[in-house]
Amino acid sequence: MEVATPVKGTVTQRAIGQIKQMITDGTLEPGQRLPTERDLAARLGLSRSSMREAIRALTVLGVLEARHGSGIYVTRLEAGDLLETFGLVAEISPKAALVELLEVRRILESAATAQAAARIDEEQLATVAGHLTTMHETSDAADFITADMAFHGAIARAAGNDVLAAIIERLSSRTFRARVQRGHEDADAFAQAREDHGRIYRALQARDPEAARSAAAAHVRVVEEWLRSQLD
Amino acid sequence: MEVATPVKGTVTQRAIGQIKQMITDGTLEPGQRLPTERDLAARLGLSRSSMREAIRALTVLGVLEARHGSGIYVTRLEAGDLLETFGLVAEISPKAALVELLEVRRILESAATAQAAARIDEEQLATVAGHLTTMHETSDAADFITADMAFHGAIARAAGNDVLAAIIERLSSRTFRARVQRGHEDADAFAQAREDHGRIYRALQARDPEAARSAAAAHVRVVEEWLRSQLD
DNA sequence: CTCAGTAAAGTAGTCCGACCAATATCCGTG
DNA sequence: CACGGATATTGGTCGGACTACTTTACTGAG
Repeated sequence: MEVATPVKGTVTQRAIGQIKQMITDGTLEPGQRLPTERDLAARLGLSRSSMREAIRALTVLGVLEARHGSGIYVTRLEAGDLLETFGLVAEISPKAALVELLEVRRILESAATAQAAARIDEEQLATVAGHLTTMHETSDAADFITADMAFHGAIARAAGNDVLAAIIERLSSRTFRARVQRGHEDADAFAQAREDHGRIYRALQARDPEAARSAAAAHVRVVEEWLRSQLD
Repeated sequence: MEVATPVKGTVTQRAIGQIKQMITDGTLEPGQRLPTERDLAARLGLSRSSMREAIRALTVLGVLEARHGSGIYVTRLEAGDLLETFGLVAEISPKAALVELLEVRRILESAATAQAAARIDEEQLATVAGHLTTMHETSDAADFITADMAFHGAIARAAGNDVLAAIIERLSSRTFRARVQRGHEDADAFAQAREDHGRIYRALQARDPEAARSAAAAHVRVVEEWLRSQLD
């Protein structure tokens, strides 16, 4: 009579689960180095090939990091690490889902902007102002977009919630913008954005959460409604 | 003189990028079947082992689905598929990040509940009512939690945004609850939850978005503040 | 003794080939 | 045509060999 080995799924899936377990129960801590692929494979009772698949999976999920020639390490497990894959949704979701993603962004960004208004310090505010100036002074589209992303990123971080900031960043990524706004980045759109950004900045400066919230919501809503009109 | 092959990263990473590209540019469509592992490896110019790692990576990301004996298929690429990994954040984030995750959940859930109040139909409302009844009638903790999750899930879906609902669901998963509320699921907590849920339901019934929003926010905030107190 | 350079060991990355297990297809039988 | 079993297809697993990169240890010059 054999021992009832509860084999569920592939050996690779099991290995993924076991490593995840080791992290949740504290056996593996952030930054810690793991045994070598060969050792791990031996300990968990599978081949190195399958072990590598498990490691690769946890690598793309932002849980592990493999350094060629050195070893395998647990990441810091910070929001940015684990939410790396969130960007994928923005990248390959069907067009129909883009408006839903923008809606989520609007919800999160308006909340983040409101919270930023309540707690932003002078230094952070100066950083935001700097990006605002850059957007007003440049006429190059690429530079404008870079400053735009930095502007929103700085605000999201000023809200003091790394998870929130990480999600917002990935919903404002370059590739996402490219998918949504293709053909919409004309002079009018830039002028509109400059106005919106000014309104957001003034609300932050005034430490007025509600004004910040509505300004941020309106800013995203412009893109949102433009996209909706495009889908018809 | 060799041709300048822009080899960036491992061959597996390149293969992952190439398949992602095929999906974004429409070469591969949702539900479509891919060539066999062996064919793909040959076409992209790498070994089957490395190809398998790429496929495994895209599998855990919810982009591909491998069926033993049948083939490899693109998933439907719906929100639920691609956001599967979001649950990982809730599962293995360090404890310190849990409060930030709850804060995100509060933001999203209050917005979703408000929107649900504005557009929920009678059938959906009846479903919500059913879960509410179950929570009132049962005295078993497991049953209560199941109904609780179904209650919030039904509301999130009634908001009409699949992405939003998928994220909320993963921020309310069983494992996440277990991590947050360990030791907090006593009779008082259940009683409190019943009251909160009643308030949310009445707001939905009255089609009052603002009441729904504040009721949902208050509901999550209770857990949030309890957790904050535990971290000291 | 200090330090730079180099050799050696350790480790992840890649490839190959074989076989197993689940599924799909084909074909003969009734 | 319906059915069931043989056959082919396809993903899953394994083991080993070799490559490329990193780290460590050693060696010799100063």
